[in-house]
Amino acid sequence: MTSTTPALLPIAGDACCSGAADAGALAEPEAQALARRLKALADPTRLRLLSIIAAHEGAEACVCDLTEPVGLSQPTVSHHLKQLVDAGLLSRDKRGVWAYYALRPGALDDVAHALVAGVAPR
Amino acid sequence: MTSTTPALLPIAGDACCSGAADAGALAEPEAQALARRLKALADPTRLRLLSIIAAHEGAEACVCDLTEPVGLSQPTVSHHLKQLVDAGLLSRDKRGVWAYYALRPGALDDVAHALVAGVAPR
DNA sequence: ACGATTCATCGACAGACATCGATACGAGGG
DNA sequence: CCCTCGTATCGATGTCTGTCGATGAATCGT
Repeated sequence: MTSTTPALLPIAGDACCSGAADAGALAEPEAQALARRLKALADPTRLRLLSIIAAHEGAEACVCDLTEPVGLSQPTVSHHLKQLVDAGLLSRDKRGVWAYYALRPGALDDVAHALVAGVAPR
Repeated sequence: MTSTTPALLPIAGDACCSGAADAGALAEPEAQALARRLKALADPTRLRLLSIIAAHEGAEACVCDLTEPVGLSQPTVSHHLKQLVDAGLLSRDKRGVWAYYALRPGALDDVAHALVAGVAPR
């Protein structure tokens, strides 16, 4: 599916004059990049994980602090945290046996801004 | 007023308050509601549809204007548009044979604000 | 050195999702 | 009245995703 980009795409982010009638619209690479970050956020469990971490002491938490509030198994929580780290929303700091996760400052605002500015640039 | 109704749901029970340290964190209903809107946005095709509609003449477009730019079949585009309408991000106005879709003003900002304010309330 | 604890990875399974072709609905035009 | 055009819906299908139990890797205390 969509393995081969059928139509050429001006990946070179030239801001103006994209060429088609949908000038100024999101190009596919940008849409995919933004969708990838939004997909990491579009899950109630992951939203709660972010929120719990943000509200936690020191704005960081280890996995064992998170499994109980969300009521899921430890592998599942680790899986969700990995998604959030891969999306650049969380940072992971392993100290000894514990892995402390913390919100990356500005990451959420970055996504929110990219969403509004990317879709409705005027 | 952008009518930013964060849809703060009164958490019914919560009587147990099992001493969780996640006080002030997103509750499940709020997380589900926000995740539902984000899920509608977490797709490159839908992001492009929104963007193309926003950049279109008069900030509205019919289905026949959208199938070609995104390179998908008409039923698929209709399906995506329905998702966006159901999420409250698009409005649908059927005039004659054509169905015109337009961005609902403030809907995107609403989601962006709910995201930032909901996860990191302090 | 050994056992206990914390976390990540693996394999599997159910459910959700994106996509298509075919078809049904509704409005205009001959 | 039929025929065409634009749209929505339906059924099918392949892929992605969330979840779990089991297992492996790394670290700390005794």
